[in-house]
Amino acid sequence: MPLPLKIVSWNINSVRFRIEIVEKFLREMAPDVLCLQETKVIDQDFPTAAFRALGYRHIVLHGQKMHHGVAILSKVPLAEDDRLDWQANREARHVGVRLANGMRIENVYVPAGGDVPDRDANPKFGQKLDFLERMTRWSEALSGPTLLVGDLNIAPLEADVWNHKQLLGVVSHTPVEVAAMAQLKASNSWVDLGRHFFPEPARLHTWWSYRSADWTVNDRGRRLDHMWATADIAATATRHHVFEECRSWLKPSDHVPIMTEFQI
Amino acid sequence: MPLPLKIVSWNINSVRFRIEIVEKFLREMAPDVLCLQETKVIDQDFPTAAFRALGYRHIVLHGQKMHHGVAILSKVPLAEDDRLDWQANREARHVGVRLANGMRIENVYVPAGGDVPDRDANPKFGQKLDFLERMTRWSEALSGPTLLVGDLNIAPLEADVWNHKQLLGVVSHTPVEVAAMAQLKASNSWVDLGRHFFPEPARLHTWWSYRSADWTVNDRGRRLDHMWATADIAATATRHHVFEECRSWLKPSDHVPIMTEFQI
DNA sequence: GTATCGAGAG
DNA sequence: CTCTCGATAC
Repeated sequence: MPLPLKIVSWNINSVRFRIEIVEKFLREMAPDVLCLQETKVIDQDFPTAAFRALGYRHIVLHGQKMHHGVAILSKVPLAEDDRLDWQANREARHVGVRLANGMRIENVYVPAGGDVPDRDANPKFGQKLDFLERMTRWSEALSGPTLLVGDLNIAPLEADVWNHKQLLGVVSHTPVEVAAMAQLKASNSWVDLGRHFFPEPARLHTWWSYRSADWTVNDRGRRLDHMWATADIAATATRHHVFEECRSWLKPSDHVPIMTEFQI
Repeated sequence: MPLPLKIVSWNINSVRFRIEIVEKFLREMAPDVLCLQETKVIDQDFPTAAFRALGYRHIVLHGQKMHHGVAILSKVPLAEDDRLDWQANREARHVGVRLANGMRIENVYVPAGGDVPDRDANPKFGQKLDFLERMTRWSEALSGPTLLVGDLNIAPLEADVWNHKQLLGVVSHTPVEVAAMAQLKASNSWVDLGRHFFPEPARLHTWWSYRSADWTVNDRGRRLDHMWATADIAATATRHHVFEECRSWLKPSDHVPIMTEFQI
């Protein structure tokens, strides 16, 4: 039986500023593939040497200046990389690759959506919903074994947030966003791997705001990061883990890495 | 015989950003009085606690937002502090105190003067010369034992710069600045303590630009920081030292501390 | 609270 | 190159 394939997704909130904790994580967990979001760096400044030194020699970048930016770093060969721009606004929010076994990995950073959950009052909220709609059209047309990972910036279920009632009006947990995410999910044979392994009412969080002094005290987390697999791939998933401890590391990201293992 | 009185001057280039190396220096050299320039902090945000913890309980501040700012921190009592504003422009460039033994310490940060050594083309150069002229009027009227310290932003002698000829047209070593400094020096019984202990042609530098990768390679230093004593005080000076090694510390200032010991 | 950038100064 | 700040975003 071959070793499991370990795939990680992590919104790193500046890969340059946090390169030390990325290295620490890779040394300890040694995933085969690492998908990053919010790298906040143009491709020519991406710290590829640090990753190569740890064995991640297959690197596909889609960065831009200042904001957003995604990347896939792999110990195993990558092919057929692409960078989609669903909203044709040149924001670097997607990078996709194909592994040698035929499985595709689609790494996405969905817009945060601003503060006010109102399409009209807040254009960023409108952009977020539009992004999800365009992603849904794309998802409908997808075929083949696919793993969709990333910061989707929506916590759909009650147990995905620290307080469902209190967050119903807060961007990331509003009914209109949850509905948009449900449409995306229904547009293919997607299996939510987090909830596949840890069904409700299990608490499952991947993000804790920087704005509370000690994130552990009130534990006001949300599950904004996800891994969805098409049914064929989901059938090979053997394990899923959320690395909450990374939120306590020195100079942490506000998101923690999540990992799924596949026996392929 | 009493212990010598050790007085240090250091352009720290942000006392908050460099608090660790200041603490390291104070722990190692334990001067009685520390005069800082370019503290870059308003008085209410000055990290006084760090200094008090090291025994510097007598603190006189003259800070402002963003730029400039001077301070005197002392283990021995300070009295009669004042903050002069020679150019009446509210720039925090002077703080003075009197020690119990009657000696005054005047801590000054002279304007850098911009890039172009031309009064007309570059107002900052004019401001620098004006500052020196006003300081000269003040110095003429001074009486009593006085130590004048600080970043005077002029390297007057050939051996005060790494290349005299090459710097004749560079602000800090131009003839007009050197002449203005000479007038200031002649306006009282000032003794240049650095050159008193290390006469020309000894190399004596206190500043190395951040803009060369390794300051030690070409050693392109300048002596911008000075200690001048009135004749009575100069007669009690026993030792003078430039701490070049501090330029190699982690997160260094571009200036290094200088120290004089007095047997009073 | 924690990032990035660009301006301004040195 | 190395700081501070203010704007912007999350």
